[in-house]
Amino acid sequence: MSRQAPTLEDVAREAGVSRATVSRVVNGVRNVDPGIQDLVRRAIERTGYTPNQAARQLVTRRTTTVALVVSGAGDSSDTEQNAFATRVFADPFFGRVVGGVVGRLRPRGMHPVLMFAETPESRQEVVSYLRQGGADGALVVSTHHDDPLPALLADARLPAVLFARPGRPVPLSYVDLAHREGGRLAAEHLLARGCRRIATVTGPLAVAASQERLAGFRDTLARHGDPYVPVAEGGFTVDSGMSAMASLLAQHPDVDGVFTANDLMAQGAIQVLRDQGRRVPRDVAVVGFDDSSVAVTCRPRLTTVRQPVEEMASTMASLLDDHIAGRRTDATSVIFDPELVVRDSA
Amino acid sequence: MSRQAPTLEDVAREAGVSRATVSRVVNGVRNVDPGIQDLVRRAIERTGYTPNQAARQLVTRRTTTVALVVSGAGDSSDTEQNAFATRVFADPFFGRVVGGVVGRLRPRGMHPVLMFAETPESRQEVVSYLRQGGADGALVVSTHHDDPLPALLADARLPAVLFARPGRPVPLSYVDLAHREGGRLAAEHLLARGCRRIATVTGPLAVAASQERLAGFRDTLARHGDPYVPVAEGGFTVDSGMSAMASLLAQHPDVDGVFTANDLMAQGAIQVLRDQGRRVPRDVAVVGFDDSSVAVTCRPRLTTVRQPVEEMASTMASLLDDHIAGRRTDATSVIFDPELVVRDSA
DNA sequence: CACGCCCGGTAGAGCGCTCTCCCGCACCCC
DNA sequence: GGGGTGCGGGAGAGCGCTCTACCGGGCGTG
Repeated sequence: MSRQAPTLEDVAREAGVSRATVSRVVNGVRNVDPGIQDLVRRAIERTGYTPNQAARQLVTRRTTTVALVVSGAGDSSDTEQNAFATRVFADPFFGRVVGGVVGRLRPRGMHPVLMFAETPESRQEVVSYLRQGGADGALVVSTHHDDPLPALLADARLPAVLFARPGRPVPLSYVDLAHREGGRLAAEHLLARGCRRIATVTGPLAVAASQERLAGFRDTLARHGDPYVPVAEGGFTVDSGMSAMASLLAQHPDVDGVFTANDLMAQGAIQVLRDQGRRVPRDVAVVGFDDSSVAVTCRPRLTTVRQPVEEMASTMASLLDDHIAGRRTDATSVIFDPELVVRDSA
Repeated sequence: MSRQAPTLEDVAREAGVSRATVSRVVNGVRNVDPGIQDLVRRAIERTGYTPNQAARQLVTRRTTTVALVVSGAGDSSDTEQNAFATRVFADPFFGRVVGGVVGRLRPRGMHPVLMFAETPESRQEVVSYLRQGGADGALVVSTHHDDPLPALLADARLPAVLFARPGRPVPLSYVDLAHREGGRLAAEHLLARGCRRIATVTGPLAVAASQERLAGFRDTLARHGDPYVPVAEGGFTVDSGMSAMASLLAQHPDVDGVFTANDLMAQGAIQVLRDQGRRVPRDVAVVGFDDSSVAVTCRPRLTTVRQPVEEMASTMASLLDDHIAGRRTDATSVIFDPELVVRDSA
């Protein structure tokens, strides 16, 4: 604050060279005489110079950030906004996304700006922020299938990559999981275990992933001659898993296998099952989805369908980088395969 | 990409006024004739103008972002970095911090840039980023008591506010909780319930908060004539809560009350307790700490010491804003009071 | 009615950087 | 030895904005 921060000019004067040369040394472009190079480097050291990002951005039209936006479809009131953030991060899933994204961004010297978009205004804010050049592109994780943000981004021709295929077709790249395949894995495992009365707790059916997991699960059971699967819809939270399981149990007390569309709900289901005197997996086998951190902390440890979230997030960041750099212009999609992880719950 | 983004100049030409006038309208400074005002506004509309952040930053020396840094003390290898992020966000605590911060930042049009600093290099990166003007200041949440980052920030005279009092005195503002008081609340509740053989699972003792919670807990018991409290150190994770509880139980099978330094460990402790045939709270009462989301999803629901994390985070953001704006120059601290929330586990 | 004042507007100087263009100089080939 | 060739370095024009002058004119005042 007190003394003005040293500029390129200052370093140049100190080193007795021109601004351009210092800039070249700093950015490592073109050949600069080794002697002059460390003359400059020493001058930088002495002055404590740090390049000014804003100035650099102004001319290069590139920032060192991307927006990481968690997007809902609602138009919940503004007061609920920070509750949204809290709620979102209550699911270890998002932590994994952050981990994967940061892992890829960091080596490139980039950082994620966290944004939440669950109201029309906040969506507009995201678009504005990008248009103003606050970030070079957006990584979008939607919590709803009919999220309007992707279309907004695409219309504004802003670089963006989505986690999961958007509800309506939108010309943006995305990464996704073969959810149907995941459902199949769960069904086959339960079947192989000898379960006969199988039910499932789905995710919110407004989410495509939930639909797909259910479809894959159902189809597989049907193929094995089990035409009817009791279904209860959950909301991807422990709580919702509990109530879904409770209602399932009320209607089908003889259930002996349950597939829940994520681990949090599996945890809830197991709690209810135990409360009602069922042993897991002895009486009822439970298969979760995600292979999140709760899968191993929960007792019994969860048998679950692994979703390589970190890897997916990391790929998302790479794709975005490609789009930003212009190395890739047309939208693409990368689909990951789920994997069954057998532990104790089934 | 194709057509150049419209600039102030373009809008000015379109509206038939000068650049300065447009700038005034955009930023709402000084009086501008209402007629001209919407002449300009219309021109903005027509051209689809968006102010360029970089250019603005260059002259105002202010960004619209602050760094939200989660900081460890280690020098773990670089490959563990994204694991760090994942691990950190596995605790709902950080989600609450994000929620609180965003809630305060958003109305001010600011956004958090997420950064992780658990290696010397990454710490340096945070400092560089701020010095380069990538963000106006830093909000720091340390996971270790002897985190070197605060001192680095203070030395560089960068605006920063900490969550929790730093290990070594550093001239930076911080928010904190009266942890000792929290320990007291837990002890008193257990005592009032009639527990006689009370033990505790602490957080990592390298964290001041853990020490304080323990001290408050211990002092209160001592004052009630209970001179000896079995202690097992945990690591704030469910897992560590499980092993700590297991070792406590092995040495003191007759324990009838446990205070765990956070909710995650309470959850782990309860699992072990149940596995070993203890009913909670009937046989053993368990009091957690934080009042995080698991407190209500866990069965039995946790009686816990509430830490108003969102409010603390929000205050942290306000303080930082004050420092950045120069409204506050000297460091200050705001200490929040914990509160006992009685549910089912004790 | 002359004077000063404020109001509403313009002009233009930077902010600190990158990058294109140009220039000088050694070097090499014929 | 003349003229390319290429490499290392400098000069200077912006990037798009804010902000400090400054300026013209309507108005209240003595």
